[in-house]
Amino acid sequence: MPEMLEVEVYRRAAHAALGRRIIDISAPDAWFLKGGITAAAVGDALIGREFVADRRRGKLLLLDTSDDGPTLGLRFGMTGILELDGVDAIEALQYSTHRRNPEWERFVVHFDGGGALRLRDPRRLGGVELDPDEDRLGPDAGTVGVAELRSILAGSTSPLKARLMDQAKLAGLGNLLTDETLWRAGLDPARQSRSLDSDEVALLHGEMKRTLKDLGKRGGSHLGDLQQARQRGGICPRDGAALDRRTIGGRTTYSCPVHQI
DNA sequence: ATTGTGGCCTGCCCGC
DNA sequence: TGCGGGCAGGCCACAA
Repeated sequence: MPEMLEVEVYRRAAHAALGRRIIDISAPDAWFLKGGITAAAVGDALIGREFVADRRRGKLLLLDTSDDGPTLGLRFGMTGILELDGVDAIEALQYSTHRRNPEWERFVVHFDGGGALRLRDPRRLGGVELDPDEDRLGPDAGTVGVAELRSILAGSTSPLKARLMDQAKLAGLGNLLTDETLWRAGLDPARQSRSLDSDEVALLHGEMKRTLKDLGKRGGSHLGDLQQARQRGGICPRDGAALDRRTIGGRTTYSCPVHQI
């Protein structure tokens, strides 16, 4: 599903849409418009302008518009795919499909010259917003410093995994990236966040960065070393132990009882 | 404030 | 072969 790595791919794709004049908007699904906006309001805000910058914070894609226009915020939920000029920005998406049922098209920006930016989302878990409140998100996991990570974890009784996935504290990690990071770091996802000592936070920080770099290079959150074992009856690829399957932070969690402590 | 839980959305897969 | 239940998880509302 789109976690920060996939949204980063979407951002780079959307870069090719900068500087094109927006001539029309299609927003057939009112549910998909968040923050009380209407299709007409989005049209009024965007038509005649152009996108001038592409940004990402966590899993939120941000497109700034010209003439001090609003920022368009795009969320992809679990199954959202971005498509520019008829080409999907990503090749493979775990839990989603590349079929193109017309009714899955939730939001379209039409450009002068015939191109279009389309958001396709079968399960409707994503959304579109104008001027989303970016400060509701914590620092991006790709750029967070080790001291900042330490303060995010300090004092919290939440399970480590839940804290890392709390987008208000740290933006970008979803279920798969978090399981992979903690598996690599050898840390039990159920441990209280505040129980990590300074060395463990530094280790976690390093493994998180390495995981983002590796999986970014491989092309997706679902391409981790743990992923193929991330199923019922899965065996730890590192030491052969039967993986634990638990619900932590409300999410299905796989971890190794032997080396994640 | 913090933390946990349930619901929303819908396609897919498994077992009968 | 068709059908129904369970599952996937990002995000939000809500409760304690």
